[in-house]
Amino acid sequence: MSASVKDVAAKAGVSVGTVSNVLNRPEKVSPDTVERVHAAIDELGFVRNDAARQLRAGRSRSIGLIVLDVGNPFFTDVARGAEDRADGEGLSVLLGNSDESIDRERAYLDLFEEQRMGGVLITPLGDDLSRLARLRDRGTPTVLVDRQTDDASFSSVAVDDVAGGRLAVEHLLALGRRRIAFVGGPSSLRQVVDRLAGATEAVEAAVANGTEATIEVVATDSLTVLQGRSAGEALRGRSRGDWPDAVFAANDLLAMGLLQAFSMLGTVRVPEDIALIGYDDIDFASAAVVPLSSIRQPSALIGHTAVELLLREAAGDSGSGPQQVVFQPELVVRQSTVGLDLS
Amino acid sequence: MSASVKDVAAKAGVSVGTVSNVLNRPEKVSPDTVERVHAAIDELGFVRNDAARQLRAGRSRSIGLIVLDVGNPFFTDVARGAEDRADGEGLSVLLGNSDESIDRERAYLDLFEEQRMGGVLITPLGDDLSRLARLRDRGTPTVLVDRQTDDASFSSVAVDDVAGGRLAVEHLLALGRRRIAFVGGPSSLRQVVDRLAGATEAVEAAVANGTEATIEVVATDSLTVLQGRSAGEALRGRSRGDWPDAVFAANDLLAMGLLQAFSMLGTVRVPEDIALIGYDDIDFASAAVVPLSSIRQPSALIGHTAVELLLREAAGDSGSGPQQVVFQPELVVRQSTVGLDLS
DNA sequence: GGTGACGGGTGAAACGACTCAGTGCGTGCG
DNA sequence: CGCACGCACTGAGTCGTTTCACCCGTCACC
Repeated sequence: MSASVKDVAAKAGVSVGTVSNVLNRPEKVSPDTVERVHAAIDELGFVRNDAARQLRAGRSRSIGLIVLDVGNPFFTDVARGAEDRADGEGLSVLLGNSDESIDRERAYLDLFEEQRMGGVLITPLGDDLSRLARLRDRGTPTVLVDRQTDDASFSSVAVDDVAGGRLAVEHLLALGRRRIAFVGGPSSLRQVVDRLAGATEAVEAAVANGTEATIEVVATDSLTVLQGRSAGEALRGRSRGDWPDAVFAANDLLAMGLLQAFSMLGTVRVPEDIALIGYDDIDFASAAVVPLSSIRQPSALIGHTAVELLLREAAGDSGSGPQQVVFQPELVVRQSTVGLDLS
Repeated sequence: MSASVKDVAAKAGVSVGTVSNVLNRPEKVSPDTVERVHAAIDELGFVRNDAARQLRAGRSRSIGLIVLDVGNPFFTDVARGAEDRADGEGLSVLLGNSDESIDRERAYLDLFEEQRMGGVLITPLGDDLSRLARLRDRGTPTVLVDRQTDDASFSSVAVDDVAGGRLAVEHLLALGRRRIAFVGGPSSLRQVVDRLAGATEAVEAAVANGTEATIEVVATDSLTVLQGRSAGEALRGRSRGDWPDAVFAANDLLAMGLLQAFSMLGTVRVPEDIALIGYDDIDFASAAVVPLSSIRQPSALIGHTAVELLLREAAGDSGSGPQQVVFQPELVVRQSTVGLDLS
């Protein structure tokens, strides 16, 4: 079908080795040979076959990134950060979407391992990292993204989600809110569990200080706008006395959905009836019906750092071993918790 | 480093051909041989080397999707649609982000061609399709996504953007708005040009019917929230008499940015001062400060259909040749144009 | 004039999976 | 008994690129 180095070599009247040199180390070849070869390449429409190249090299020059949800701007920001860093290294980033499904995650991991990817960045589902450990041990550098782990054998870059949860709920408590609802799920996501843990800590600390405060959990199946809307409708449907006075959503997508449900019939006023805070501080948060308070994570920096760690891991041997980087989240206050007081 | 079929064959006491058969046509191998081979595979941690496989096969079992902006929910919806359809065929979709940059688009095209991808779906930049024609002619099935073309040699799936633009502006005119601003750019994007063309048509038709109406263009560098905000600030900064009474944004991201700028200081009321309509009807549109009127495109269906056309093209020979599918857009009316009258 | 270095080039081997023409071997049929 | 047939399996050849040991002429130097 398509031309190979051999065809190019024949047409240019040189050997295949020389063609390869022209492609990879042109400075080792005399200028006019280079030119002849390039002419042959153009004429034949030759395109390097990456499969053969990789087969020989043993590894691919791409790195795979598996995220929980491509529809979530937080992850696309992470991806962009990763791309930026990888570009500088001549690496390509290929994006896979696990969609919070273990099966899809596994499918992508298998694909990436079969492709002998130069490395894998992943926001893993669940707590079982044994597959990833195997992948890593078989020689594919692996970095955990947006996920802390006590397993020090992994490189990881994450944000302190417990601190983030605490930050959110302390803010709500400081505003005088006492009946907090945490909306999020599934509990197989570490992010959800940690943010809830932080939230609970904050409530318990308040109680220990004599403040009457409670937290309830409203579970969702995933972290999407749609699930947020359902949860919001459920809350709205309660008798008014059973409403919480503040909601902490596990991410901004949920929060946006909650906001849609709350504002749709005008029954629930935000923040007067219920204060609302999300997590991630995606671009859309500030443009919401009621601009959304949120916990900001340095998303692009996370992607950037993940590639950094990956490169370090790939370089291998040189000292340090796996590293865990943890960033601190930041509270962003907008109208969904404090109303118009600020502006 | 890692085990190959040869190692597996040795350990299981069979030939490499048999191992290959176990992997690809297990029904042709006796049950206990299958079992012995599987045992060997597990023991050695053997993982198929996709590069070798592809080299032999000549083509990859992945298809590449190049979009203008992964941060735009419209495109992630398209991607999801494509994945769903591809899954059923045992194909993987790998996502590349051109970020409206010709260079990045070219880099991904080169990468995908070197990988001998099973096919490429692309939302191309600019008007020069010659590179794509070459790619296609060299044997990589190629489908244009979200892009109409008069070049009937390409398969494509698109939405009638001219009709969409007309729809949007006819809606604004019907509401009594007369001084329309179109916000969008760059003009290298066909989507932008077509939507503007439709908008202009609608205005001209109105004028021909004796209605005094004008349209001005506010150019942006890209279709992002940030650019929308800048454009919004520019409009807001004008003396009040120079405000348009309606804005048609080339997509929802821009519209969200405009909305942020308009509502930030409360100077511009939407829709009282300026009615605002976007394009794409992304999930966030309905949760905006003022729920956003928009032009809906069947995003997942677009992705789905694109893969469908790709498969047809790959099957080749069988009759029909390239196909152009065009969907019709749909007007979605919300408060950003009509205010609270509806609810 | 022999030696060595060097620039420019050669071509066979290797990477790992898949394919396909063969090879035994047992069975059934005439 | 001879033959054809099917089944299970074999193993060399192939895909396209890179690498590496080797070759050849030229030039500088002692």
